[in-house]
Amino acid sequence: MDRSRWPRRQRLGRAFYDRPTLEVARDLVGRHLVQRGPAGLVVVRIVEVEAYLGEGQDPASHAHRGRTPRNLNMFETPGRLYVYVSYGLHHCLNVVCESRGTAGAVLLRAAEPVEGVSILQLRRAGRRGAELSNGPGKLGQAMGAGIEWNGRDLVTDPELGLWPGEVPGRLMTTGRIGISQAIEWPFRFHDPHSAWVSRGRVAPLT
DNA sequence: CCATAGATTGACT
DNA sequence: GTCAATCTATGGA
Repeated sequence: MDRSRWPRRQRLGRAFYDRPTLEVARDLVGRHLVQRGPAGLVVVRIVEVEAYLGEGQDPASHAHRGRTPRNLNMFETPGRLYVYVSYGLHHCLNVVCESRGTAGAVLLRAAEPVEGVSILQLRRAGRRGAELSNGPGKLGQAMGAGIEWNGRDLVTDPELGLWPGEVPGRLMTTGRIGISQAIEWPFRFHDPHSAWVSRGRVAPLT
């Protein structure tokens, strides 16, 4: 396929993802998620993420009670996507971390458009500005994600990958949003200067 | 088997 | 502010 319009520099390789989940989560903010599909080129800059740990380590994680049909990819090769359906209708994107066999994933909660705004608008029913992708369900819809994205490999997929992007100067750490267990754990990271961060600008933890 | 909660969003009072 | 939409996983009868 024609790769001439992929952004310059190299995409992030397997080693980027094959690290502790919290380390990868912090490192994901600012990175560019690049999609080069039939619809055209879409680039978004990740501005908010949440880490979810593995079996027995994190009561809020889908992997807490071990493997299930749904969470299998959380145990798979790092760099793949774990996609699940939230509340029966939203597709949430997670980046799988840790070595194969060990669960861990980072939920992509929000991103700001860099390229391909018109495509994002089409997928988001005409919404504009921050409403395009300032939440995990919104981001999934904006990227055109479906459950068939579960297991896609960001390292080798010809149409989807992660690129170095622009890491923010400062990173803010807070508790996670929308969960009821371990809400105080400092596992949410966002770019404090971005207007695309999702609701509840939670006060920073001390 | 049945009930309920959930890593959410959008429409509406 | 309230609440429905709609599917999976889990826990109790």
